[in-house]
Amino acid sequence: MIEWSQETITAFQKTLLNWYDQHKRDLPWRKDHDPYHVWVSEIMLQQTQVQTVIPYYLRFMKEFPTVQALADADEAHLMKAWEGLGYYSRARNLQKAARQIVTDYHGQWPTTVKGLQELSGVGPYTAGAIASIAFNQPVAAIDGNAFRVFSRLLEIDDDVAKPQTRKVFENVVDQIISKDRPGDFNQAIMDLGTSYMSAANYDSSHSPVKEFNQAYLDGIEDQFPVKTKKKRPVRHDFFALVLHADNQILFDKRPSTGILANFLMFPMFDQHDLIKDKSDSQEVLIHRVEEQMSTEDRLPVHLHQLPAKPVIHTFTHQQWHITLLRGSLPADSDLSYFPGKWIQIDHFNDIAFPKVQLKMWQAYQKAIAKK
DNA sequence: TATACGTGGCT
DNA sequence: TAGCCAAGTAT
Repeated sequence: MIEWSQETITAFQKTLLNWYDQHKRDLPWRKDHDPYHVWVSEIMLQQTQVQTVIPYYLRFMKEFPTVQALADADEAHLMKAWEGLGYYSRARNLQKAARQIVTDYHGQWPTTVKGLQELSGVGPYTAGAIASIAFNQPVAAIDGNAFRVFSRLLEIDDDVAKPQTRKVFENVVDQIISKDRPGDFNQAIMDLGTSYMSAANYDSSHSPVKEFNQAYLDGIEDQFPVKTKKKRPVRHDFFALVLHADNQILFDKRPSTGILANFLMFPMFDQHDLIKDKSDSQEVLIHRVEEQMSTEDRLPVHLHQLPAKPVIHTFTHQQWHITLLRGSLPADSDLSYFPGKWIQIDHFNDIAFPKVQLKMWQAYQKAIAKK
C-alpha cells in the first residue's frame, strides 16, 4: 500500500489531467484512439524517441493504412518501411500480430491486457497502453517514464532494471490511475516523464506535480530511479568483402536468428575465427579469407585492404570494427559459383539494409573516390 | 532471471 | 568521450 490518501490521489489526478489537457503534445498517433494507430505507434516507440518515430509512423500509415493492409504486405516492403528504426523483430512481430488479428480474431481486437498480450510483440507495457488508450481500461502502462516518475513521486527505491520490480509499480499505478480517463492518465505520465521529470535536465521546481514529488521535496531526486548499470559492448573485429563484378556486388543473407537476422550484408568474416596462431599477421588473415573464397583455382579471388579507416558500429551489446576488403575477380568469372546473392547497385534503394551495412557502403564509395 | 536485440541523441 | 538514455519484448 502506498502512503497517499484518497484525497491526495484525487488531487494528483486532477492536477495531472488539467496540465495534460492544456499542454499535451500534438502527436500524429493522438488524433484518434483507433487501436491500430495506438498499437503501431506503441511498437515503434519501444526504446525509441518520439522525434525519431514521427516520420516513420507517418510513412507507415500511408503504406499500410489498416491491419488488413499490414497483414497482406510483403516482407521486403515492410522491412523497407522499418529500415533504420532498429530492433527489427518488432516489424516482423507486428505483421505476425496483424495476421493473428485478421485470421484468428476475424478482425476483432482483444480489449483486455491479457488478450492483447497474446499478440506477438505485445508485452505488459504495450498491452496496458493499448488497453487504456484505445479501450479505456483502467490499467497501468509501466514504461521507462512511469518507472522514473513514480519512483521520484513516492521515493520507490526498488531496482527498475529487475523484472520483478514491474509489479511494484503496477500496484502503485493501479491505485493512483484515473478510472475515468486511464488512457490520458498514462499518456500524461509519459509527457511528464519527457519534460519536467525527464532523466537528465529535469526541472521539478516548475513541474505541475512538484508538490506530490517526495524526492524533490526532500532534495534527493538524483537518487531516483534506482537502476543497476548495464554491461559494456563486447568488441568484435571483422573483415567485410566488397566483391564487385560489373554493376553487381555480392551479398550474404544473415542467419534467421540473432543480430540483424535475415538482412543482406557484405560477406563478413570474424577475424578471431581466422586466427590459427597468435603471431598471425593481418596479411595472413586476409590470405585465409582469399583461400576460403577461392576454393577452386579457376576462380582466384584477390583481396586488397582499402585505404579507409575501419567502420566502427556500436550496438547495445556488441561493437563491430570492420576492415573493408575490396575483391577483384578474373574477367568472365562464373558469378553463380559464389555462395550468396549478386545484387545490382541500381537496386540498392529498393532493399532494406541495416545501418552498419549502409555505413560500410558509404565508406567503400568514399575510399574508391579518393583513388 | 539475465541477456540479446538497433539506432540516435545528449552530456 | 564513453556511457547513459529512449513509450520494451522474447527467450
